[in-house]
Amino acid sequence: MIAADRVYAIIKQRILDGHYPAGSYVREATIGQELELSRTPIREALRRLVSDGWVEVIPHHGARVVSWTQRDVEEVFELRVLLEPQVVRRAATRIEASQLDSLGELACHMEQLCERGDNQAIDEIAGLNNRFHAELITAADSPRLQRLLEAIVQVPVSRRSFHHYSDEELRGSMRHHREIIRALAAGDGEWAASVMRAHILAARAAQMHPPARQTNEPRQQHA
Amino acid sequence: MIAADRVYAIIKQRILDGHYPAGSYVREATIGQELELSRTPIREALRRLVSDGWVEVIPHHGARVVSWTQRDVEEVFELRVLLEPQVVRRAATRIEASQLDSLGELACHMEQLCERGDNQAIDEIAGLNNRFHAELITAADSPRLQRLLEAIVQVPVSRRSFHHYSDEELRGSMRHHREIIRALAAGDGEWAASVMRAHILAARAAQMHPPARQTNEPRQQHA
DNA sequence: TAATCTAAAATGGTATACAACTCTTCTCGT
DNA sequence: ACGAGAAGAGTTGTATACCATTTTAGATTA
Repeated sequence: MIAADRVYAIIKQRILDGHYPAGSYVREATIGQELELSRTPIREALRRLVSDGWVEVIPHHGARVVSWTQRDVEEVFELRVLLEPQVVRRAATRIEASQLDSLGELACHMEQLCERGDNQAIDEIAGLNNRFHAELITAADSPRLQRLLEAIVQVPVSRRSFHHYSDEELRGSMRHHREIIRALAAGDGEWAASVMRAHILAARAAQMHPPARQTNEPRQQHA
Repeated sequence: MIAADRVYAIIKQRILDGHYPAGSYVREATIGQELELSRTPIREALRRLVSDGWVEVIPHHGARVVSWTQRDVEEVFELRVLLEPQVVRRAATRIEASQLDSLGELACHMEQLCERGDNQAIDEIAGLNNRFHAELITAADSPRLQRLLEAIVQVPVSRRSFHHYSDEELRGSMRHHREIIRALAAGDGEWAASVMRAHILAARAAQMHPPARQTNEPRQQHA
């Protein structure tokens, strides 16, 4: 792996773990000294981070880590509600049996973790959920659709997403996965798209919970 | 504006006007000499063009202008059918009177050109049509939606688009503009979205005409 | 003729030096 | 005291150089 790739990954990681807070500047010279590299590969990494939406460049002033407002989050959900159903709409007529099997295994694995319900399990579910969506995008076989989704679904949104879920919301999400698989197996794109739309809207509702909560205890379970 | 930005714009323009045909190579040294710049800003511009999908890099051989297949065109229309209606859906509740006036003037201007019907008029309509859509995107006030559309609606598709239209198709397109304006004035996002959807689907149908025709004579007018 | 070797050409990646720009701060004049 | 303007530090933007890698075409040779 070339230096610019490592720099890209390192900066991205530091943005995610809070080492570079939103609004702070990522200085080319500083990182260059830390990693014992010249500014050239750092610049290239930063440009890629810009085009991926992680940082923004103020000419002659520097690369600033983007700040996410509530409006940004809403904008992303609004677009996911359009694009993710299209993913399964396409996938329904293109997906192969082996891919359906993979999805089934992922869903199964997530359900098991869901039963455990501890914080680490929630984190693992998040990872598997990403793989679930990635598998769907592969099946959709539309490079542009994939690119658009990658451009907007950034981890600042999805990172802690499942920690916002109540138990009931989490179980509902698992049921969505199963129903999407059934719809795809039936080759019914509109069915799959409808479930996916509900899936995203449910995620938005969970995300919009008043102040972000770090517990997985429902606030009004069995209300 | 910094040099790399200019280079980016210049290369893009040359791809659009056919100076760099699809499949041809954009040489770093050549452009550098033309613009009296070093390879550094040219390289940066090319990287951006790659990530924006305008050119593709063949390792150690160069940056090649991408060729559009029929499949690419279909993929883009499929996404426009999703995204462009969303533009007017949002715009309906946000657009201001002055913007509606601008749209009205653009529509009026396009209709006049439509009556002329010669080739140059068709070209001018294409430019005005782009401004029409740009105005809508501005009114929609969603930077991400704008970015996604800019990422996929590349002019290789829309450049000669109206040359594919029959007279009737062209007039239908003008009527769509008017109806979109009416829907926006009424604040009815779903109405506007529906018309826009029809507008894009009509454009796709025109684009898909068997072999691309360079005349604006309808093939089966008043059939 | 055909296979192989060779050299030229182009990009890929990085480093370094210098130019240009921005923002801050300090001075100077009113 | 206060605002305009200039000097300075800090940061990014660009030029240039270097070598490695790869491709291509031409030359060579059996």
